[in-house]
Amino acid sequence: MTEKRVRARRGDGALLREELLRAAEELLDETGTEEALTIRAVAARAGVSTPSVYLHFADKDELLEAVCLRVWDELGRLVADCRDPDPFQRLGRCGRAYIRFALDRPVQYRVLMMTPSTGEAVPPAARACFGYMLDAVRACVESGVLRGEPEQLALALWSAAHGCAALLIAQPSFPWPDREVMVDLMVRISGFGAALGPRLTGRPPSSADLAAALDAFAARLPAGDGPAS
Amino acid sequence: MTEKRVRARRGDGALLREELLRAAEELLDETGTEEALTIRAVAARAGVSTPSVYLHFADKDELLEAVCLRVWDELGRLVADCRDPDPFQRLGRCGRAYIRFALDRPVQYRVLMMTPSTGEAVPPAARACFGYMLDAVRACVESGVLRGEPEQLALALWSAAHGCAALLIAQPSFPWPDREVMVDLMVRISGFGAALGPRLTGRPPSSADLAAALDAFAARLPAGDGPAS
DNA sequence: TGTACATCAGTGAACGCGCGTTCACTGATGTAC
DNA sequence: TGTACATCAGTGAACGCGCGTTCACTGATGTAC
Repeated sequence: MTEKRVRARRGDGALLREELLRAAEELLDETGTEEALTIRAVAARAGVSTPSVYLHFADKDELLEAVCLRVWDELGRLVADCRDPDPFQRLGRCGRAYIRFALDRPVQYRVLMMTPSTGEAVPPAARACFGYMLDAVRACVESGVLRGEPEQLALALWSAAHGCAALLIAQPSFPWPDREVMVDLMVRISGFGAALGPRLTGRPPSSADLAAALDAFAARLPAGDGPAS
Repeated sequence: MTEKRVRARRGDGALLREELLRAAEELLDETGTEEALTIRAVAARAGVSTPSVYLHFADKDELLEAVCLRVWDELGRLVADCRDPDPFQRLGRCGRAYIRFALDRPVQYRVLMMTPSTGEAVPPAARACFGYMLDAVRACVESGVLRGEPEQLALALWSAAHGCAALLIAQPSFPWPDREVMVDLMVRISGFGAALGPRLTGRPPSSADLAAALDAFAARLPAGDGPAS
């Protein structure tokens, strides 16, 4: 309905598939809700009649899956591209990149993560994305800064990042501080928590003892040289 | 459609309201998805004709809001009831109770947190629930075990708990460890992270230095006396 | 070079469905006299 | 104690809507001869 599309040339039928996916993402961005993602709306947005969608997607679920796959891909690439000579800093970068991505693409992120998964199995792109996070965690475990089962640590850190993003997206009217302040706080807390928590298994000291010990620790901690970001 | 309801007595019309809300919650539990929450289904479940719903709720949104309010109330009560002589232990109890509640009532929790809020303002029951968490955090800050802005800390800790619950609910096919293991790990990480993270502002040491310092810290930490739960 | 034809990209119109919502109604019941 | 009536709880049938999906079709285009 927006633009009149020119019919693809004889063998270029697959072009429409890409245009439909692009139209779907635009719709998500513009309407701000996945409810706007109807087959009719996507077709209209791509300048094509409704039944044309069925030339490339068996049904609505398949279209939705394809949209998700693209977002997973992008997110995975983003996480994989986080680099830093120090493994713990790299982990922090991953966390920040993850949360920022979610906040920049709230609707897509919601479709990805807050929708009951259509299929039962984790899509390969999602598995790949988790794999990149796991890599960053494993490097930290190998360097000694993190302790414990890498898979469990990765899931916990993912949970923390996800929770921050998801809550900011779904409950915007809570008394949030500045977005970057929150991202930073969340990354610090979960990072240092993952470093400290598993070292203390089975020994819960009292609040007073813990406070005193932590103060002493913080006072004696050697100063680092790298930037915080 | 399930049971034939007997018509309420002359002045007891409001009884139906409660029965409708109960029917709605049952529907969520049984179908496992909020899509099943149609006005028709709720009415049928309560053994009443569809238009009867409009005797007590102006429209579907109002019904949904009422359902959410009940869940918020229950969650708030649960968090408020977490007690422990040690403030840090109490905070841990809150976190565990929160996550367990979400996992025990996944559909209700999803409706609450993963749905774009209908109204713009935070419902009072949600505000109250946040208030209880804030209380627990404030007690920790006052005791010295946590450092920083209580509101921000509470939001971060809430994010962590929410993330763990939300991810477990929405992505059940990930390689999760046992549920209680995950809950415990998450509470430990976010708790100790909230205690340590804000004490280290602006001084990021290298992974190697951090690992060594943490090992020394863990070795010298006085043993506690209370149970871990 | 011309032409018949198979193929491919895409269409118009319609289907049945479940939904939220409305409207005029019904029949039991408490109350006033 | 009897009865007329206002009120209240609840109903049956229908509305229009947007949706996913299907079906028979159209018309351009590359290809074979």
